[in-house]
Amino acid sequence: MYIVSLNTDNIVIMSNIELKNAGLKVTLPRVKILNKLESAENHHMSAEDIYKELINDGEVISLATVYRVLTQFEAANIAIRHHFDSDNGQAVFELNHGGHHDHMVSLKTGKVVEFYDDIIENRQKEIAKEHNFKITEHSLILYGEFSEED
Amino acid sequence: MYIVSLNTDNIVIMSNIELKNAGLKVTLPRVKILNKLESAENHHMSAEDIYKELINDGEVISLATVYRVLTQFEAANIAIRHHFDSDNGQAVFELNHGGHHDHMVSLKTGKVVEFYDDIIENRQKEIAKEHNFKITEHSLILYGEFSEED
DNA sequence: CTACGTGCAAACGGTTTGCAATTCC
DNA sequence: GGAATTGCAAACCGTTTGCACGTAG
Repeated sequence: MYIVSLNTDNIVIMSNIELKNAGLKVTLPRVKILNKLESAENHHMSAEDIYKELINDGEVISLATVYRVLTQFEAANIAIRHHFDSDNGQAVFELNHGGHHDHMVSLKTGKVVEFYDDIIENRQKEIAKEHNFKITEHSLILYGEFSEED
Repeated sequence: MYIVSLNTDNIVIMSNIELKNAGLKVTLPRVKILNKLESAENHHMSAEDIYKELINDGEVISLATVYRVLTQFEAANIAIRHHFDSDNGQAVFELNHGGHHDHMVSLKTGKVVEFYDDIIENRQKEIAKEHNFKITEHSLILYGEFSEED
């Protein structure tokens, strides 16, 4: 599934096949960003999150590149962009693992939990039909807090 | 319900009691903006929508004031701010008539239809409970198009 | 070798804000 | 009259982009 190699700087490079399938050259910045998204603890990071972590790791990269790469990932269906009201207007990105899901977002910690519910999905379709509405996409976000949080 | 008067410029001034209840002085700009929101055909307008219509009506107002007033309305629960992905990043505002509802947004025309569904609301609560999550608010938006549209 | 990708800094677009002038009560 | 409000222009902040340089294949 992954092509793993080690460059002279001891940076682990995992070039996902999806990168090539998307017609994107396997460049260091793209690989670094993909790695960050793959290893993100709650699976959702803003461009700045990724940029700061990479800089912190000692990597050399520019914020503009992070934005450009994320936009390319989105266009290639490798990543999904969300606009959670709780993040200061910043978009957050997650890897697209295929299955649709909705989100629960903690207003306290920013923690994100994904969920999927057939009953809700079906009701959405029924309601749309009642209004002669064809759904292209939809966004359901629950904002609040988890009881185990600080 | 409304206090209606007529100023020398023949502008109908409806100062909603909510304005006073919110501790907001009943000023001309606030009344004009409230009127626009009340008369909006699809109940959802961006700050710029409101500004342009007022200028078109021959009113004198600044965009900064529209933004400030809308933010005050939001804080006073007179209006609700939404971020529909379809609007070019612009926030849209609607009057808060009390009852919660979700939205169907046309990607073609920007038309907005409101709906409310008990089944969905209940499932959201159940799912939240399963995750020990306390919902503060939530946002459900269906994007697509209405069949009767151009 | 050459098309594609990146870094930098400047531009962009929606929104906010400091300040002086104005308005409401 | 005095506090609250407005207009203007500049600041802000996340994101995008033009251009010269760098790099993958």
